[in-house]
Amino acid sequence: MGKITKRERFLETSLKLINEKGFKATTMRDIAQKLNCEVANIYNYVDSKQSLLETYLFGISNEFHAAIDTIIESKVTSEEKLRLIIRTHIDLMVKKPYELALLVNEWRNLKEPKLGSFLAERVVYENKVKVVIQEGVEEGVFKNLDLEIVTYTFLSTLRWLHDKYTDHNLDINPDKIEKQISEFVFSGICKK
Amino acid sequence: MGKITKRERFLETSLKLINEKGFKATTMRDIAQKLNCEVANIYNYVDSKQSLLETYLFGISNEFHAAIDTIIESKVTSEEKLRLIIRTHIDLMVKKPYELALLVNEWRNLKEPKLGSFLAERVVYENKVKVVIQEGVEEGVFKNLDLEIVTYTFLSTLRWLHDKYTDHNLDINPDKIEKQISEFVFSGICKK
DNA sequence: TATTTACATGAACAATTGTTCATGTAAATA
DNA sequence: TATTTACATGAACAATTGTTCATGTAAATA
Repeated sequence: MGKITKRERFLETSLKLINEKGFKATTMRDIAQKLNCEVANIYNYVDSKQSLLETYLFGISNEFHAAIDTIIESKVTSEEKLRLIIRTHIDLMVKKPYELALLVNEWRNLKEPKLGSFLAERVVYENKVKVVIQEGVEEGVFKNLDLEIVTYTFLSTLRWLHDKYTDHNLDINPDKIEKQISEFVFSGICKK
Repeated sequence: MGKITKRERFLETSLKLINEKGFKATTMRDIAQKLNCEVANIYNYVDSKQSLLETYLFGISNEFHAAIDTIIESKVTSEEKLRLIIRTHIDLMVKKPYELALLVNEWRNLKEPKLGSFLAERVVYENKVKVVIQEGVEEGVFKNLDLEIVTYTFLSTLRWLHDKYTDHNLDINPDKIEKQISEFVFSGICKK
């Protein structure tokens, strides 16, 4: 079953290279060089440069959706749901840091109609988070802040992790990170 | 003094276009088309495409540094300093949303040695924020969380604003945004 | 054994790209 | 009036880019 190995080595090499240089700045020749092969060979693995990006982005995007759907369906408190969302982000970051970095940095390079459906999916995801927060407000657990602002601020608290992780610049202990970020999100920076 | 007008119209048009399509994806011909002029004409305004990016990025970066230096020197509490940092981000976002978006999204396209000095400056900025938080911890005002994690999480809470603003997607009342984000940062999402 | 599969090569392509050059012109300035 | 300034044009460039094509080959499969 070593058949897929070469293709997978290609996928991983491309992913890291695109992450390092950016999608537009990474040429097919750059990738070939890193793989020690000819440019043409790459087209045995993938249809086009564009489809390569799509594969990564929709792949990781789907994982986020699957995870949040499970969380939403679970019978736990809103606070616990939010904690689980935090945990999911951290786990995915540990598992697929480069895909996650691409999700944040390179989606702009999608072309229509893929770009449109990607953005639509993202709005759906954000709305699911919004609903969780809204429920918490209605239950009297969360403060009644502006829903838009709280939701985006909350999501932002998770959007820097991948950067430090791909840099190998962060002490990676998922439990610790979860605790720290949860503390920040739920009760803020100030004592008392 | 209408002399600089044409050049400024060019700078503003380029800025928005680069923001919309991304730096790499925006060609000099795209800019020319938007300006209804020939490509060559652009080189009457600017030395190169690269220098255009540098102008924007170091311009806005310097404004952030000037602002945080003033805040740090001021004789107020750590909590107030942090609140002023939040306020500065919001004010700069309102004043220069497209520059701010570029700062977040396009710095990767800088080339050495500019890239190196940009990143160095960014670390300096982050460290200044870190010091403010550290002081708050020492004064017993802020919780004793992991300094790295808190700093990056805090900075992240401010890094989404420009996106919603350039989309014209956010109710822009700086006072309201400041209040909401400060509340989130200082005491979190949960009641009590 | 015959054939399919997965990977590999080198040459060539058409299009796109940033930039330069020689040249021009209307308005502001000396 | 003479000259500088700021803006403008069209043609041309060399380099880069994604992709295709005809062809090959070792190993796995039928």
